Amino acid sequence: MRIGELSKATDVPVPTIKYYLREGLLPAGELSSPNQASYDAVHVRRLRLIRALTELAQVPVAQVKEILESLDSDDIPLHEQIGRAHRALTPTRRLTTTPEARATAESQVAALITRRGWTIEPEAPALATLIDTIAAMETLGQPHLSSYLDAYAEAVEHFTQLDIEAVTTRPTRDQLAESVVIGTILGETLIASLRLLAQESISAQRWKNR
Amino acid sequence: MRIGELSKATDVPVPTIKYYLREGLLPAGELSSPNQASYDAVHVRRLRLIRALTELAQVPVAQVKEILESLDSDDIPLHEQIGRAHRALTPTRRLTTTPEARATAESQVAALITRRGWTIEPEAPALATLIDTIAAMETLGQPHLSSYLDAYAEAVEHFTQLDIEAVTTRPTRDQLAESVVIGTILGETLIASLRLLAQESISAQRWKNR
DNA sequence: CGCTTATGGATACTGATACTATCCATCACA
DNA sequence: TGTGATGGATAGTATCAGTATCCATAAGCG
Repeated sequence: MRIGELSKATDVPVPTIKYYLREGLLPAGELSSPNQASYDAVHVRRLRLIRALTELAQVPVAQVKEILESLDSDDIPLHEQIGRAHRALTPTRRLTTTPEARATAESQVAALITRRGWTIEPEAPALATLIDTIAAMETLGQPHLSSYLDAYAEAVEHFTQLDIEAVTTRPTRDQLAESVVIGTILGETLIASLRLLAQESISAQRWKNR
Repeated sequence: MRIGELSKATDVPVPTIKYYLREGLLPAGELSSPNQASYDAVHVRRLRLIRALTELAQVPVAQVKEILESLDSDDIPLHEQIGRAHRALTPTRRLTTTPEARATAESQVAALITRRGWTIEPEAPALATLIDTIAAMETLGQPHLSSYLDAYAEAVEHFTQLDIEAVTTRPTRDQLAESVVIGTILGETLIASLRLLAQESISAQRWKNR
């Protein structure tokens, strides 16, 4: 398969494919001569994955690269692989809330993790995001939202149970890792749109007259 | 309060505040003379909201503007206000999947909505995202993920229940609208980071040896 | 009153991101 | 043998989210 065919198969323009090759998102094709390479099903699949992540899940190209690299490194423990993908998904966003709000949020989260019995390493990037989010809610005068933290956490555990279940049937380790990553990322888009739909449905009934 | 003080109070640089003013994200201050305006607590609050949406929830400035506009239009029904905010949150993403996968996903979603008894208008933007996501999962060879659709939907309903509960205590309509919007958007960040943490915790235990 | 600093408003510039476009020396194939 | 595609390199573009600069004026100090 040559680049033109790859382009047709995935509906991605040739210059864009070249761009992904340059950026190292896509492995180079097998060179049969200095300007002739052939691509295969692996490339088609990878390209589709790249597009799903960038277009659907809005993941920046640089982070897609990190995610793919973590998928390709099957020499490290699975858990570490997942951790790397998580890290790529959580940009270091630092929102400036008041120190007090942050401190409060921090202890709220610590308490939550203890109550739930979660095992979290303190450097987990999602931890900082969670703390910032709760602090922001507080600062914006929505403390009632974070007071439902435990209930949310419980619902989230339910999700995660599903995430894991949906994935344990994968036969090989590589496929498992891939499913976890796809499930995590596209799952987020899935959950977000389901939530919007559910909200719309409920809000239509609930606030018809306001 | 002058612009310098506003800047200090929110930790947003003066040129950035001017940029938000230009873009219409922030209402102009009250002019006491051609080059002297005063800002108040409303501006502080609004600015904090803008920053939370852009920095934490990664919402593009143009969409923050639409969201704020929907919050400001208290002359339309609450449900319509929420709908506008939802629309601003769901960019029109293109479809990269095969027509067959899309058709399958479409009927899956239709069936889901019927089973759940949801009331959704066919133009709801989240609908297209949901369909595309399911089609993408299918195309990427992860049909097992979308087979859990109903279970996810149920968990999501649980969330939405919480979203609504957390918000009904708000006294005025304006506050209610604001809480719904903040709850929807920051809630998504909250859920996403909780999910990452729960996954990390579970995956550490589950796949220690792979 | 004068001097320094801040301000509102307009316009111009910047850096990052995600592509597109062009060029050229091959190369495959009709 | 010639026409079009290809790999690789380099350059250009559009958008986004600010930053920076300028200027005439106004505020606050001494």
